[in-house]
Amino acid sequence: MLDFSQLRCFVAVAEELHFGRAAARLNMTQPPLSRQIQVLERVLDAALLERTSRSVRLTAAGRSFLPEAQRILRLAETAAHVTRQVAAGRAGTLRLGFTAASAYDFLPRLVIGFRNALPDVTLALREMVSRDQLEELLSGRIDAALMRPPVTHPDLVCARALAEPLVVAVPADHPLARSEVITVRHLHEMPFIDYAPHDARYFHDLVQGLLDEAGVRPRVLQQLTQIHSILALVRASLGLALVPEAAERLRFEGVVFKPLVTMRPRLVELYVAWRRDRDDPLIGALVGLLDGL
Amino acid sequence: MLDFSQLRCFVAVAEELHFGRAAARLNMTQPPLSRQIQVLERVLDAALLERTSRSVRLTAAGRSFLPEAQRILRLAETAAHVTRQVAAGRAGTLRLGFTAASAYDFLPRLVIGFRNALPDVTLALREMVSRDQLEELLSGRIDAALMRPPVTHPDLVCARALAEPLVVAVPADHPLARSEVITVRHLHEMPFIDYAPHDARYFHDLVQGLLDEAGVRPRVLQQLTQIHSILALVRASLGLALVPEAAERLRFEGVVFKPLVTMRPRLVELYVAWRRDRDDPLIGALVGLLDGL
DNA sequence: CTCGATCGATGCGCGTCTGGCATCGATCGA
DNA sequence: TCGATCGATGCCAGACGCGCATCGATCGAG
Repeated sequence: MLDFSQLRCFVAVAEELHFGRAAARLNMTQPPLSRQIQVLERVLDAALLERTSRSVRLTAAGRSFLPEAQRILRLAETAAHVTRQVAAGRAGTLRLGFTAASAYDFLPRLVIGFRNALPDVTLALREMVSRDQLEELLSGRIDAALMRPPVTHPDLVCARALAEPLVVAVPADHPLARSEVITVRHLHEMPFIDYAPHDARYFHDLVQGLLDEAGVRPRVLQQLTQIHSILALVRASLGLALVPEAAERLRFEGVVFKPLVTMRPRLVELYVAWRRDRDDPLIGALVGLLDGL
Repeated sequence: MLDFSQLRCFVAVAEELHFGRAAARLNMTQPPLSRQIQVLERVLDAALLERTSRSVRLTAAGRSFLPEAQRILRLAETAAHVTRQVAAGRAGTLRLGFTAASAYDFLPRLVIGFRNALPDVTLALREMVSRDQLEELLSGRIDAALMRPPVTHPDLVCARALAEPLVVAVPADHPLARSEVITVRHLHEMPFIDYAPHDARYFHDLVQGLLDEAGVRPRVLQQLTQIHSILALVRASLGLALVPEAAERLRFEGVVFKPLVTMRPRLVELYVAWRRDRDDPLIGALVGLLDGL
């Protein structure tokens, strides 16, 4: 069987065309080098070098083998280097799932921070609802997920990535658009765009709990999943809505955002979750990066 | 430093995800296999496999290294195979120089024969005059040359590749075009297209010797280098010419070829020449192939 | 809860292999 | 003709890799 040390020996001799100099380059003496070449020639069943006591020349087989040997050595070198980098968390690919709403503000900051900290790491991003992210995490098709709480699966671990207040989205021509702040009570019997109880369950429950606590009952005209769809209806003056603060970054013309005053403030939370048994160093890097954002 | 046996061990374990089965596949026992993996992990400074007594799984570094290891092993395998083939003269590249006239009939037959006998060998063909071939042979830019005699350089060896008679090229409307054969004496004081004494020296000297021997003096209208140029002038009824038999293959309309009767028949010879110190097995194959053509 | 089976890790001893030293044989130039 | 150069080879010591026996952890059966 072939052997890397034989390849290194051959390349050295083929480049130097001199056993003594090649041996010096390889930090060894000439006799074992001669033997390594002989072994390689036996393994390949081919004379690679034509040597007299005055000269060393490549044979046709040697000329054909030299670039291959150099290529193999170079590949091994870089593969080793890349693997070291991956193990140290400085290279590789992190497949990251995320919910649509996290892309408004948090995800871009995360991507920029990641690229600055770990320029050789590829982030493979996939938008999914939290329920799908759970499944993809467990099956190993993504390495980490930005999802809404609760993250309760026993095989998963999570860390809070973000917590932001809810704000009120108001049509620009609405009377409340001139208020500094809006209280929950203002929403009572107001036209209201709510979240779908199934497909946007986290937001739905959050908003519902907040309204129930205050005994407030807005007039729910629509139940939607996507925040940008909700804002589109707000802009059309169909009603008010409660959205995470990051939605302001969408810069929706005709919609203004007002702080919401509640008895007990609710925070919209986003968690990064990953499989407990995955020890990818990039996950550690990801979590470590969250503090700086 | 990396080692092929470590790569083979790692690939086996990574594919089996079981040390015992991998060891069986590698025809070894499990303990040294475990150690080889440990050494590889130390060399790469990376944990490649996460192992408990119940399961073996790849780490992120292992996942990134596995395809590289497989690729390196595959490359080594094919490089070894190709080199064996080259050494056996069944693969590789033969850079062959040839004179223009040999391309009329001999070279195509040679190429076809070569391809049939050695389908994995590439023939790199370059047309050159004999003088240039000599230079390229000595400098190693071609491996063999089809050239005109004499091949006298001490560093070169040669073998006769072809010997063919000279024939007379006659315009179709010429009185001699109806003869069965033509003797040298017929050429006396005839309009005649000759070879250039410098650029087509071999043909010039051959024809001159033949004419001198018979004391024949044709009326030389032109001296040219290329046989197809000479035939073009013959077609234009400017005169007769002596050309190698293979020139009939050019199928020049308006030119007929007649056997030439001489006292001492001259043969147009073509030699294959190569450097004495080159032991490329393809040269042997080339020379061996000449007999069958 | 215990016991046995499974599986990777480790201690140990032996055989082989590799590397270094000394030397040989061939070649070439002074 | 002699000495210098250079690759090949004989020989020996140290290291390395392999296999055997065994350990320790884990999990499932009873």
